[in-house]
Amino acid sequence: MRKRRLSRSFYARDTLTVAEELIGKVLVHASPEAKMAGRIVEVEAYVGQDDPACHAARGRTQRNAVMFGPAGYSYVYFIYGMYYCLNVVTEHEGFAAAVLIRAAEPLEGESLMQEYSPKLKRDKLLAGPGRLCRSMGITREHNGLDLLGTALYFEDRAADPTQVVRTPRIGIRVGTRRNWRFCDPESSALSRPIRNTT
DNA sequence: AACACGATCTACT
DNA sequence: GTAGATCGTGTTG
Repeated sequence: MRKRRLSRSFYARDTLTVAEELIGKVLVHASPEAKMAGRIVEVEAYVGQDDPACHAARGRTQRNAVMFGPAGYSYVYFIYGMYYCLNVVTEHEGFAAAVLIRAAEPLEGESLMQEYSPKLKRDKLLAGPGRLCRSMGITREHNGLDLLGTALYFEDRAADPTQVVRTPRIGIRVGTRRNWRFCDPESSALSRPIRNTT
């Protein structure tokens, strides 16, 4: 199977396009422990300061600074006192936008994922942004990494085209009218079902 | 210095 | 279905 790392130009585009095309791509974390990889099945777009649900909606802060930088970098934030969430920065420098990686299917390094999340079955290991980071060992140390580097990156392992459906975003109280959540409807590893996305 | 809350998840009823 | 965990961050005083 051919493996092609996603380039800077992939990320430096309209955020909704990047989000849709990330479905079916592969997230790789080459940690000192083991190489871990998962096929992405669910993402959400957060687009600029006019998107009320975007962390950058109220301007630049220390936390969201990387979102204002160039495309192709990781934005990892800490939430609810115990979880991390992984985003990829899109668009161009000065425009704050990113795609939240919400769920994936384990492809490599599943035994280490199981160690990080002992209570989860295979389908749930990467099903949710907090679980995904915990199971793949992604923490605040991974904030601001160049996705063209060696530790954290994305690949196209083009097999078959993936179908994509759109729904409202999850877990936010504003901006829910926009269908900016993108899912592979055939996946059994989604964070929530596609219908009834309360 | 103090405070309110969040792009979540788990356990329990 | 819902409450509780748990703390960094941004805002307010």
